[in-house]
Amino acid sequence: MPIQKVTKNEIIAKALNVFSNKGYHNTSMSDLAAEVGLLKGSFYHYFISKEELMLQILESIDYELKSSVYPLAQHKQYPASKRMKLFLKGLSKVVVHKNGGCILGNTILETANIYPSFRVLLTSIMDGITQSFTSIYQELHTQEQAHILAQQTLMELEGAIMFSKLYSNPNIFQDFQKRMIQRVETDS
Amino acid sequence: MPIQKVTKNEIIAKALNVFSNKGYHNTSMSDLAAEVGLLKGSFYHYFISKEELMLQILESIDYELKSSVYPLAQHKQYPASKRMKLFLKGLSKVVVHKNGGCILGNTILETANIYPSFRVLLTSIMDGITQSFTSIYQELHTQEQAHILAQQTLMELEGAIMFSKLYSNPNIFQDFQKRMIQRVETDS
Amino acid sequence: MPIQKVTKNEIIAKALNVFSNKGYHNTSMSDLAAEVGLLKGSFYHYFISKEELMLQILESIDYELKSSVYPLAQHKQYPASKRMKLFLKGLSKVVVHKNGGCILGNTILETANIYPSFRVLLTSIMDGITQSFTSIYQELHTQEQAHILAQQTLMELEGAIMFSKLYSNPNIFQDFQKRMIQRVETDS
Amino acid sequence: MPIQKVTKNEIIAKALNVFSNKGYHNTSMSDLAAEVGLLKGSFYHYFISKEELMLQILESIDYELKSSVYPLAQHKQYPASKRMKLFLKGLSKVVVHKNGGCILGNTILETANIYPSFRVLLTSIMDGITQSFTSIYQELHTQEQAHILAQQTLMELEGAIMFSKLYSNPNIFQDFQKRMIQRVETDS
DNA sequence: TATGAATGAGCATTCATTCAT
DNA sequence: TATGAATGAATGCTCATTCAT
Repeated sequence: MPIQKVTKNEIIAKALNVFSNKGYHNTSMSDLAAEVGLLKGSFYHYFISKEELMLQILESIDYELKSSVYPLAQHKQYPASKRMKLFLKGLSKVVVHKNGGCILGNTILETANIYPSFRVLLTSIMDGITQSFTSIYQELHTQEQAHILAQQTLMELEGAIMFSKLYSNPNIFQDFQKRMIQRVETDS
Repeated sequence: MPIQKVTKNEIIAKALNVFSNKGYHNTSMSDLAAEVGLLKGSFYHYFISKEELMLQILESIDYELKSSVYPLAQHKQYPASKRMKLFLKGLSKVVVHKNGGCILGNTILETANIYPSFRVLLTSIMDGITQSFTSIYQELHTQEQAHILAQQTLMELEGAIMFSKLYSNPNIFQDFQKRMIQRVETDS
Repeated sequence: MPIQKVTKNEIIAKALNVFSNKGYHNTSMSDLAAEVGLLKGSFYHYFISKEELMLQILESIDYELKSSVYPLAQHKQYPASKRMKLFLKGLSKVVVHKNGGCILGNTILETANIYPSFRVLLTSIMDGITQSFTSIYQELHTQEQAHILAQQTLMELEGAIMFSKLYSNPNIFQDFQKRMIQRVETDS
Repeated sequence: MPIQKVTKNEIIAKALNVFSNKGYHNTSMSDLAAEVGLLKGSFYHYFISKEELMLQILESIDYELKSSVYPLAQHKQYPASKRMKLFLKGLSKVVVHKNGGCILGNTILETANIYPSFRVLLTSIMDGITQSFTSIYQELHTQEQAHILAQQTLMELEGAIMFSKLYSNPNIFQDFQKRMIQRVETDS
């Protein structure tokens, strides 16, 4: 009876990194297996396919955001700027990977038109993030204005990560974060 | 001259479409050849490799923008809002493809860390677009402010296209365009 | 253990035969896979590339010669002629293939200028064979003369195999062998 | 009416060089066309196939040897050593190419078992060279002995070229030549 | 669960060759 | 004669996946 070398969660965490760095199509099952120290064949005991693996990665991101990150935007006792700061930090931790960009943005551009199952999850996640931004902006704006600002913020966030990657300059994303925090400060 | 079935430019135009829809790694040379009505082997008569083809696509985009699109942002006799409108329209025509998103954003996320030659061209193109936005914003802002606004605009643009793709909703990108035009109207 | 159809050593043995008969460049991975009853793709489970396969073939020849053939030239209790006879027989068994010629000579002419890694091994093997001939000739000659004779012998051997192949006449190589044996007899 | 850019003989001379350096199978028609400054398609106006080209190269070598080289071995007024020297020099000029080895040996090992048409020509050429060596050795030996020595000489010659190539050391072949000349000097 | 052998389709690319111009 | 577009088979190699052990 062989020993269990890894857990599903470990695989998900490591695979997330590889996908972030190399992209979905450019990552092979061998790459993933090598990263977690398994042989290709063993990998299929945990995930029946590459598609299923990515799906579970997205699901784990969804879960992580719901349980640990969205709440950061809801602390009603904190001012909007503090909530924005905490939320952006939490969001980045789950979803942004150094040099590799945002797994959500990457996966949207590369696969949204190919795998409907991915799209369902990705829209749900993006909706959740937008909702969190909205609840922050609602401290200072009407519901409708807050929603529009939230959408713009998420768009600019994805754009900022893209530019960080292109110019190999993490400051671009950090400047964006500062700007968003200031926006809810100065507006107040 | 022998039976010329296609021209290099036709291939570039069609390949741009396929890459936009399927992504770089998920597009095979067979896909591309089929699109232009050639056999895989014949394709190499025009482009010595997939990488070289993408490079020439990016070069042709660079050329197209320089010759036909950047000038739209320079018409000093037009107000900023009109220049913004024309520029966004021209930019979209060259770089955005229905359902497939923006070839620049797609290619940045999928390949910028892999092909240095792509990155060089992509940064140069992104710099050019930023410069055009800057020159529009300069009508209403200082040089420094205009530059920051230009960067934000391009980031939000890429984000907007990403969301249009994710939600299969072209309105998202069109709303973004209206917002940008209004921004230079109302600010005035 | 899964359905093991072949061992690495079996592949090496069979690939050696195919390469000997068809040459390095004229042998395809499909040819090799077919010979061992595998599909092309399965072949790469054992050898990561054609080059690596040839390298391991040469390494296995090097090993075989060192462990089983060079010692035949060292039996100091035997006369030079007997050692020559045994050594030539052993050498032929490892390195000469009916109709296909000598894998060493074939590979030198076809690839020595292309694959530095091959050249390193081939020179090392050729040096080893020369050394063995030298030790035989030393029974009758000075060290220096023995070395020169050894080199000539190996040259003539490769030439003899070439002519056996050209004229489809194994006697040419056998005559050469007799001549070499006689040379160390009559000289005595 | 297009101009004739090259002559058949120029192609044969240049193709001989390429084949010598890269080998038959490792040389593509593109390589050959590039070498003579033609496009691949144009090449087929001169030679209907790669096989036919090699055949004509061998035929031209056969012709060259017959008209200019074999006679060097027949100068009955010269001593054997001088005839040997001249013959080896003439032979080398036609058949040996720096770093690339001997086109005859290369072609024998790589193709003799594949193209019967090559084999016919190659045996005929080898017979002619052997005959010339024989006529030199006949000055000092019986017809039968001379023939055997001639065969050995040609074998050792091919082996010497092979070793020159393997060790990237032209001296090996030059030493061989000196040895052959001395053999007919000192034996006298 | 872990292995690694095996699959077969697919990849980017190269080949010798053809042929209309 | 020279071109270069087109072919279609073949190349070395990688892929996601299967499965007996």
